[in-house]
Amino acid sequence: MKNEIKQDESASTRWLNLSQQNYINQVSIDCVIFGYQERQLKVLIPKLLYKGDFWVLPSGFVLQDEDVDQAAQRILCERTSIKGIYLEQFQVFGRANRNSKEFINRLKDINYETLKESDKNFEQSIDYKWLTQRFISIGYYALVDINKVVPQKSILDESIEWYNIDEIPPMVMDHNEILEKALQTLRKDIDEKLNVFNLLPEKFTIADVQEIYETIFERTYVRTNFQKKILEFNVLERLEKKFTGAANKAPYLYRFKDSVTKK
Amino acid sequence: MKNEIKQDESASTRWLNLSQQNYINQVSIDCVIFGYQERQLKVLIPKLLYKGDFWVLPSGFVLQDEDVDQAAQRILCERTSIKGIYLEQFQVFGRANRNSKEFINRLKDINYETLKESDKNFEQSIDYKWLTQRFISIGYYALVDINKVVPQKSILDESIEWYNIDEIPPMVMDHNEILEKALQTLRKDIDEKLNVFNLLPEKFTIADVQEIYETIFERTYVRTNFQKKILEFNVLERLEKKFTGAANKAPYLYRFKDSVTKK
DNA sequence: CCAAAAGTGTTATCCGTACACCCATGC
DNA sequence: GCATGGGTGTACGGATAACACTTTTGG
Repeated sequence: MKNEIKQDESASTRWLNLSQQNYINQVSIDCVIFGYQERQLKVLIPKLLYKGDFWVLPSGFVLQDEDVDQAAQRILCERTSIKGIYLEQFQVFGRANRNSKEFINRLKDINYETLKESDKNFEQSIDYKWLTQRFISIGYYALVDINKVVPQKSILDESIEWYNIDEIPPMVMDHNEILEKALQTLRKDIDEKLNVFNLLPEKFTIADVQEIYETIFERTYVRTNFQKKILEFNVLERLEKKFTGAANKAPYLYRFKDSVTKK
Repeated sequence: MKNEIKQDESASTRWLNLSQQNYINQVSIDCVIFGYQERQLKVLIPKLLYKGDFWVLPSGFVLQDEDVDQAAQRILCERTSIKGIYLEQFQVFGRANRNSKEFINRLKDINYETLKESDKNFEQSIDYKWLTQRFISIGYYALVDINKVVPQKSILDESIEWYNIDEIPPMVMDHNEILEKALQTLRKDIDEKLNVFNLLPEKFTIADVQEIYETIFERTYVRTNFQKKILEFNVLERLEKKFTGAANKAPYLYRFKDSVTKK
């Protein structure tokens, strides 16, 4: 019931009570959610329902009785509708002048005419003050099987969509910088954390994995050597063959071994 | 003048006003300060002046108008008396039940008889409530030239000393875990960040570097190959020779090239 | 001249890359 | 059988490791 919003309430009204939630003050979580489809690395990015093209990373706050990792899981679940997502904390963004005041003011200016009378003094509200404080943001990146995700708009979103990594829209504040850092970290960690498999369905072929590597690193790999490299990690379990009906040898399907910890 | 404390004030009195400082709430910084001397990797750790052997990592909080990195620099400077220390943020520790209540209560119990009357109700004070909140801690590790450091006790410290990495005392809360994670990160990053030189004086020999590597990784390196590896990083500038009076060839001194960014 | 330690060069080994070859599949 | 793509084995080459050799220093 708590997500039920009366139709005549304007969007800014919906922010109300942020300050009354049991959140840790001045700490936020920003998530870079990576997915993969058709030779494209993608990021799940909502767009706010206000005029002015405001894209933001999926974000949220940390409840008092919640681990920071849990909070990230919750935020991810809210946006993707899947639980137990693979995620990695990668950096804290802690500039002193890191706040949303500029972005919120611009948003209000652009949308001024459409605001309810009661929202035109938004600056006076407790929520405005809460929201435009300086925030220390903890960056997480997540890897998901794009087919399992059912993107969920928040009540503030016009849309939430997958954007190709080379077609990321300009986002508010430092969110583009956060995304860039997430991508760098993903590239750096990929062989060590053995986490690419989280971008794939449970069963996949080595060719699938190679496609993802080639996409992420924007280079090609020699098929035969790539196969060996991946199998030598010793984290895959060979399953049945995958028959596609094509006139060629059927590749084996593999599954990430349960016995290997993903994190 | 702000560090001036009246002699008759008990230590717990000195915590007062923590809550009135302009700090970000529920966010702390914990620093693992690494130094090197005589084939030993060392960590600078204060011990509180209370009975009961309370060791803690050098910690502090973030001022409202201060970058998180700056706050870490400030905390480091307070304890080492050097500015511009090399440091890396390495992880956020954000468990929901991460607070100092247990440790503070134990400290109070053990020291109860020696407390001033006015401090015996410490639990009622604003500061107690502030300090024992759940804190999200941002972990930093620092590399310093141990000879440049003049360790500074805080007003709460009985001592602040360099402990060998294999003789680290049991610390409060999760501080030993934080240290362990810092060490792991240091080992992982060392060749990529080329930061090991921060543990040495400005001028050093390749043998000095090798000693540090052997200490950090607890293994030996073949001298001739190690020399090549380090020089092939192309970040060192060869200076004059270092004559020690010993009856052997004098090694060259090197300096980290200014042109190479350390971070 | 010798011992000790630094610096350089040479050989051996390992590992990543390239590629040849064989296998399975459906027409 | 043949075209296509998957799986395995082998040969090459660059990088790293091991080690031999030379140089410097002061007694």
